[in-house]
Amino acid sequence: MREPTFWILTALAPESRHGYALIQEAERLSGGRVRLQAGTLYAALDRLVDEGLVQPDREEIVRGRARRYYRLTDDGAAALDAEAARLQASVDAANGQLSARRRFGLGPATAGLVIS
Amino acid sequence: MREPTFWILTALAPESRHGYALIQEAERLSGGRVRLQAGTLYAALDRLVDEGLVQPDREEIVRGRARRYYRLTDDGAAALDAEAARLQASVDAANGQLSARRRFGLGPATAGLVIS
DNA sequence: CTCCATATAAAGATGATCTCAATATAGAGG
DNA sequence: CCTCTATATTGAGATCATCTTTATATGGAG
Repeated sequence: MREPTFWILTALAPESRHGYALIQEAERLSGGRVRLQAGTLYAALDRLVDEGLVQPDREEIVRGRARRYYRLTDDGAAALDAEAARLQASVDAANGQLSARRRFGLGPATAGLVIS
Repeated sequence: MREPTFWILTALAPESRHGYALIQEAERLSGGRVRLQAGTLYAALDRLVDEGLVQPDREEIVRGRARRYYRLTDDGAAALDAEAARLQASVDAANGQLSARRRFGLGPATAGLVIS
């Protein structure tokens, strides 16, 4: 799962939202780090609907503009949950390896060619 | 940063390794979930050397085959550390949103069209 | 004699994401 | 008035990390 997809599912978890609101919610949740591009978002929503992780919910017309709300399916929530667990395991592995690096220090590069 | 890149840096953190050993180390560290493809690995190593996150270390000739060792640079370690922190924040956000979903429950889909 | 493990490299395909542009309305500021 | 910004979605085209497949080479196991 790529980052934009992850944030779309995360933003949709508690309640249904329309596309534009998702862009703002993803930015808020990520502390400003993630800015979903419109092209990415709508393409991803279509894909996620096909995959059954997201469902179209209701539609509103506001000031002549359609507002399409999407909701996370149970499959979508399970997928996000699994992804979060997977990422947590990755983070733990990286931190463990970085700790090992700090403990042993890292000697200077061993230049040259060894023939065995 | 994509997954294969993340695991290459993670596997290289404590000590220098050659390509083939990286494939096995990434699989071990990820609990068997990640299997680096050879094509992905060597392309990524070239790219990471260009970016200064990884350095060629020593070279060995074993049974007529070259063994090229790579080591993580300080920039590479910093990049991995930053990536781990970023991922941790993402995981926390997702878990928070999933908790909110569980607390409020998620009502049935609101079908229909609202015009305001 | 073939299969498997060890090692690296290169070519071509895939596909999510990115950039850019188009469309539409309303309110704010000059 | 006119332009700029915010709201809201859609489509075309490009990018690029990754994936798949193939080639090359050797030695040990069965």
